Amino acid sequence: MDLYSLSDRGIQAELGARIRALRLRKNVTQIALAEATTLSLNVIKSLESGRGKLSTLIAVLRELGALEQLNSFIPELSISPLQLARMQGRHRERASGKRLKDKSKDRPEW
Amino acid sequence: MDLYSLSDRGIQAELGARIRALRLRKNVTQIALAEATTLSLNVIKSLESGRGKLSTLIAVLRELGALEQLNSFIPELSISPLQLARMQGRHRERASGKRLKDKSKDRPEW
DNA sequence: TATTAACAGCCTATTAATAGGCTCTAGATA
DNA sequence: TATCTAGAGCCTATTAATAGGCTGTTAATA
Repeated sequence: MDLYSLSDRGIQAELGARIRALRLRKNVTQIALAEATTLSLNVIKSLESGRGKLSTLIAVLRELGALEQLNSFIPELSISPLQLARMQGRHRERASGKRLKDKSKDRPEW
Repeated sequence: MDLYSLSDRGIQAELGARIRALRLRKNVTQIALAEATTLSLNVIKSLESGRGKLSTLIAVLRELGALEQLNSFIPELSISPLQLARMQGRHRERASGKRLKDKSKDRPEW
């Protein structure tokens, strides 16, 4: 499936549906999942409809034994040789902005 | 890295750091990302510190061109043969609960 | 097929995320 | 190394998520 063809709302719905499928595959009730995660039943319902906080997602994935998937989600990045060259091996802590011209070196207009 | 060895808070921090790394690899500023996603600067900051909503994560991943990774995140599940047998091919819409004994079939106490 | 528990959907109160603003620090650059 | 801007950190107001509770519907089971 190409996620880029979905709206953000559509992606959220898809995520919720997959988490629900994960839960049902293990034959776990929403109530049992709520108790195991110490979250409320409403939060489990919300998550399965695609809403909620990151912390909720993580707690539920842990309980369902699906945390490994986070690794492929946002992988630790390997730096490409091209970028290594650009950055001279240093890693960037800030993005570089467009710097305004240094006006102190301008010739006065008059 | 084994995410199960991390606390939920730790995982959130790791996620935020990876998103930040993704952004910096593209040399995009937080302000530019905020504008592109029509989210506030504070929300971008929060996300990179591991907090926020699922909708925020999705919007940012889309902007950074990292949405494909969601597919490996929560994969569409393939049903195992064992489960197919148990479910007789039907897919479960609810988890099965422990059903209390049907008292109508009990012998009266007196 | 009758039963019953899983779940959706709704409500109210509380807590956390978000928007928008400001100041201060320090990383990247000229 | 001096400059400039990316980003942290803090503030206030608004909006969304969460906790807890209740009712009605129906999938799964006996």
